Amino acid sequence: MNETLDPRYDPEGIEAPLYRRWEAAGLFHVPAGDVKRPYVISIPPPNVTGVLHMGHALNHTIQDVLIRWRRMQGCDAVWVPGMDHAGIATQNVVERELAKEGLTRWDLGRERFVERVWAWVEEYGDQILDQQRAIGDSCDWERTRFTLDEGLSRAVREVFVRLYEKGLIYRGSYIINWCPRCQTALSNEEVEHKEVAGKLYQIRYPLAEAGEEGVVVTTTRPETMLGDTGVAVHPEDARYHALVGAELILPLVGRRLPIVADEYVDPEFGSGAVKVTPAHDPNDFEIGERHGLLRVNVMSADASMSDEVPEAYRGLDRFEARERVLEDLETAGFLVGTEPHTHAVGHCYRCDTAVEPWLSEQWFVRMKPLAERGLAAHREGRLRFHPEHFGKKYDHWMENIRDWCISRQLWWGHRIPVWYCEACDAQVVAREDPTECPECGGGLEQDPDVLDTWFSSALWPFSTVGWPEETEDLRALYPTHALVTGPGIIFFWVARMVMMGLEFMGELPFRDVVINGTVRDHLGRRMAKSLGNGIDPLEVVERFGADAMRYTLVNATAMGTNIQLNYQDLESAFAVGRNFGNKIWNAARFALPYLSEEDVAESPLDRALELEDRWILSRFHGVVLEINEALEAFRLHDAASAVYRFGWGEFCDWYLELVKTRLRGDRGEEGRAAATTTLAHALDGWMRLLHPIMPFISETIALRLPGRGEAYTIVSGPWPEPPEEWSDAAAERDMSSLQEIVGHVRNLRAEYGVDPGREVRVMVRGATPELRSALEGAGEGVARLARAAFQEVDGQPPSGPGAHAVLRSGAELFLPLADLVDVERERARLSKELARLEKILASSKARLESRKFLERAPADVVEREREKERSVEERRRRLVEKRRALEGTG
RNA sequence: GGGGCGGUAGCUCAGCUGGCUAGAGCGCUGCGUUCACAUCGCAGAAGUCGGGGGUUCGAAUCCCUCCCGCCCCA
Repeated sequence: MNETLDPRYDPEGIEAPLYRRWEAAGLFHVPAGDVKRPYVISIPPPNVTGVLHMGHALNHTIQDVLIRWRRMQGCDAVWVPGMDHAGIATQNVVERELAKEGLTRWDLGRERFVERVWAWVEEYGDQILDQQRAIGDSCDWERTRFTLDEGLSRAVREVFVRLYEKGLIYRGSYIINWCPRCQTALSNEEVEHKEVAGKLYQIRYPLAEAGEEGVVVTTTRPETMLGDTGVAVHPEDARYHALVGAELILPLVGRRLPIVADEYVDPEFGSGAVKVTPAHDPNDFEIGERHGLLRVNVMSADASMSDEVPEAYRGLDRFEARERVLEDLETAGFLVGTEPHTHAVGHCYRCDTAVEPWLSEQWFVRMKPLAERGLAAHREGRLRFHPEHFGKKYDHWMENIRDWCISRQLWWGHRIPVWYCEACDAQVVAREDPTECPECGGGLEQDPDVLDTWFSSALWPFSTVGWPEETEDLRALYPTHALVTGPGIIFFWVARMVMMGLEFMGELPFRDVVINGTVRDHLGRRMAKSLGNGIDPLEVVERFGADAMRYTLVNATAMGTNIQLNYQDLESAFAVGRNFGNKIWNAARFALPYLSEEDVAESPLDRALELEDRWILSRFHGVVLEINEALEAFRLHDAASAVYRFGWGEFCDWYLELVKTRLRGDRGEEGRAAATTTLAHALDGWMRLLHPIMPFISETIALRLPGRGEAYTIVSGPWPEPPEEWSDAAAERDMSSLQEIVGHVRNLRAEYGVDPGREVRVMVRGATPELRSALEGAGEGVARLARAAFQEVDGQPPSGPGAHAVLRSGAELFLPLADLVDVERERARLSKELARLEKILASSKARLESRKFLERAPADVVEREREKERSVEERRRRLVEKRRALEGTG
């Protein structure tokens, strides 16, 4: 199929149909039985409520590049897609919908509410999968999973039961982070700390013994004083030695508070005395434990004041209560001081409400034993982060790991598989729902809570492929290879997958963790719905094509750094990718009509290759190595810029330009055939190298090479492996001399404003034999690119006014420009160039004159320095000569 | 308070384990459109590599320190 390409590059017209064809042909699916050389990536499952944003686009493009590259290399590449039920997030979305109808989840009741969420999921849940198709994700859709589907739910339950049986899951009353709006516990990771301008209040607690002044304590949350059950001081704080063991009276409440000595207290901070509220602060909880203090829970689930406080405050919202408490303390004379103070306040990561440290009964996972192996895996180099420094964050977190609160007071999620007997106090933890108490035969009631969403996410790499069943998929697809994700969920997700993988599979779930950058706007702000600064990937796809977006993203991000895109000017934000696509299209449009089936089938080495042919094949050989190396090291941006430089800077700018006339047969049939065969291979190779990053345009062009039909594809490879013979150092050296000549002539022409249409005469003196033969070989093309007629001269230097340049090899160029050259101007130009050379020469000479340099620097470095000095010195000498010659003509 | 990241051209960033005359894209300036591409071509201007100190024959790169941004955890 050798039809011509549309004159206009229209990504919208080619992308969607192509994707449908790929999917229909099953190119992204590998049956488990066929997996011989697996390369597996488990997608970070997007929230089922989600729509694709730029962060996904970046994250997915990186994964797709890796998957497509390995697939082309002949691996059985499987990218397992899916979605996360996203407990709190999804429940919130549906609750908001209900609110529009004036309803709450309580009005519906648990069962009907959960049905309602499922209905929502069924209606909107698949949206994001189609968006993934639009950006080209080559997922194995037949393996799509949802964290709440049957198989994954079984995995969740199995894990819970096993951990429980191993004593790694326990239930207890501890301080957890409570979101009063979502009315659920949160893990430490689900709390975002924000600096808030608050106040520091000093409150005097009088001693129980009458007549004494008492002790001043400091707090940012005065309402919690209602739950104080003690005051702590540092054991070595001389100011309070006498008071330890004495009792204070809690103002407004009247409770007697013991003064205890505890190392935790910082004697430098405030008065050195700390109020202790065991039910509302994790540190106070521990102090309370150590000293046997009471726990008084002064708040209800909605953060209003509970019945444990004096009547006047009951039912007040926590912030109202704060004001009332302050007023009352003031009136009673207990408030001694107030000062401004900024401190970090935890907020719910889903609804942004200030969380309350709250004492409640929750389920926890004991993390230390799990973390040890995860930590060892990284330290021993079996688990690697890219970029490496993210490993430090991982280590730090793992070393300081705390138990994980996994119960959530939500309705949407995996119900905790624990039942309580209504008759005796038995507690049943089971894989299958029990019907009666095994102890006494009494009725059972299941724990009302569900598990943290991240509990099921932690199992993702093996739960998606069948675990706990010993499936073929599980054997073929675990462990996965790379995990690609954002920096924000290393703790939420990555670390937990590592721990669970090691625990249940006995093997890491992946060896390489690739952390992608954060997409920000042009002002450096994170893209967020609330800021309205986001970019819709689908709009970008529609306007510039998925390929343009993918290229722009891959090119712009060194792993783990930020990527800035201007949402107000998509045109320029995606210009790199869009322009590149256009260039590729046009290059192919130009080249294809010259090619025949034979060109595609034959080896270029069997043709009578000319310099530029050998050069482009050699460059291709080089760029393949460069790209392989970059991709292996997850430096996708290096691969992107390499394929760009090769395609645009070498193939288009030089090769196509040089062979234009040969393609039309100006140098005979042999010359034409060598050019077309080389061209076919270079173009095909370029498209293959491009394919992982820009799959649509590369495939479109590749299948239009003669002899290939609609059924042809490069999706399955092969990935280029150019023969060693294509590498040709001599060709590269000679071409680079020619490029240098063209550069000089173009520069001089521009300097002197030579009419672009006018051909100039260029005299070359002192050419090396290599240069001479190169000029003979490719002279015609070079002459065309420089719009110059070359003429070799030797012996005496050319006379008359003109412009000069000296090449690195020492050869000289002279352009006689009698009517154009302004002697003063040429002299100034030469002087400027001379000054530049002098500077380089000076530093080079200084180095070479230093004995230490000669003694200590490696020989090759010294040799290179000598070579540089020689070359610069030679050019300087020639230019000085030229300048002197000008004196005569001025 | 603890941990981490970054400061290279007007902008966004490359530059790996120290060694070619520090690069790219965008932007800017000049010239150019019968000839694949103006979403283009050619040429050009532009950098005390945050400041200071040190190690070294040699530092954008390694060490120390200071300044300025940012992130995570308490």
